[in-house]
Amino acid sequence: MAVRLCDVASLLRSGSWAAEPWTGVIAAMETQLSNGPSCTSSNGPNSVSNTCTSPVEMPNGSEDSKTNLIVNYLPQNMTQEELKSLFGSIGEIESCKLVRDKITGQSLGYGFVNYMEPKDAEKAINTLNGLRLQTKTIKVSYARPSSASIRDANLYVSGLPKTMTQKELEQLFSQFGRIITSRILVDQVTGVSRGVGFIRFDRRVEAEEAIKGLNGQKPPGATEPITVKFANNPSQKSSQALLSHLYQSPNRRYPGPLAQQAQRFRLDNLLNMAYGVKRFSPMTIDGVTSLAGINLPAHAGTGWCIFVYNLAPDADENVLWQMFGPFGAVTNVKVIRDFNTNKCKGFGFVTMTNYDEAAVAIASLNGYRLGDRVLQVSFKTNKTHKA
DNA sequence: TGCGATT
Repeated sequence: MAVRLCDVASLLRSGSWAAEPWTGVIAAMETQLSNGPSCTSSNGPNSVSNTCTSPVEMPNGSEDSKTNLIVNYLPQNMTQEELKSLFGSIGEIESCKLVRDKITGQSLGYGFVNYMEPKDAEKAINTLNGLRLQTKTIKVSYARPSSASIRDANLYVSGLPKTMTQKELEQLFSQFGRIITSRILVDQVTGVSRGVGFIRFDRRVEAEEAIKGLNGQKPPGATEPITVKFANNPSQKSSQALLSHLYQSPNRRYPGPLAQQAQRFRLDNLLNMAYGVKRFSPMTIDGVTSLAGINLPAHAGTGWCIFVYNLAPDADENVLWQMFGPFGAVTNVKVIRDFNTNKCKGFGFVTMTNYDEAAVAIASLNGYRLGDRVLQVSFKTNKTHKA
């Protein structure tokens, strides 16, 4: 590698980061750091899930640490050694920890750095906060002391007006306490709000008050009420994602009538390519767009979204992969579950890349008997109203 | 007859 982080350290010590030398060093660091596993996350912070509290235990009744820092928005591929190397450039470090997912070992994008001297911690904030590493802008701030009262203070908010900004979201929630972080999720392609976000309060009691005060309420000017509840534990999500990837392995396909129908479709596609004749296309794109305003299929640029109704309460993602996978490229499946019981609410979604494959899957699977239930399968519509 | 979204 061209530039090592310890080289950066000496540069930082010599104070030569003003103007050009600094940007050169950072550019070199970005090159070096991007040599690791690919990081596909979009620009901006990717992790505010610092549900773990500082590993530095504070004595009872003591005030906040002046030496312990939390570092957020670290690049996915940054190691603990690189973190220590970067922050060691400021002064002597007592301890350093990069927080990783317990199951997958993946970096959660944040860590803790505890200095020997308070002045070095202060210097690290002044020097390294806002530093750009790859696509991330790291945040360096004092860590809150480890305590039970700040755990589980993270809220998941849905049903937000698409026009609501992060600032407006914070204004809405700030009446209930001190907000540590906030975020509104946006569509990766369009950048438009997905109407979903997160609010982390300083203390759990503040989060509880916000749920009482805002869940089911309409924000000023909004036409629909919002849902406010405690966010899921992020480590559960990573293991679920891991399992989903396992289900995508090629040998998941099983022989049977559906697979045969799917094979036939693939053969037809090959013949289409070979002879330039479209032999098997139940609907055309034009046929669909002519229905605009009545039942426009949901196509977000990433694929065609399919609505699957009448799933059993114990249905899981695996069954959707198995049913739809044989018809072509499936990029995502989702079983919608009740938050409290974790049982399927009777429906789910499947995203398929290609329109023709999605159309055949729908034609083949609509009315399909799964166990003692008859499935209803169609393109997802844009229904948003509540029953 | 029911259309989500969990950093």
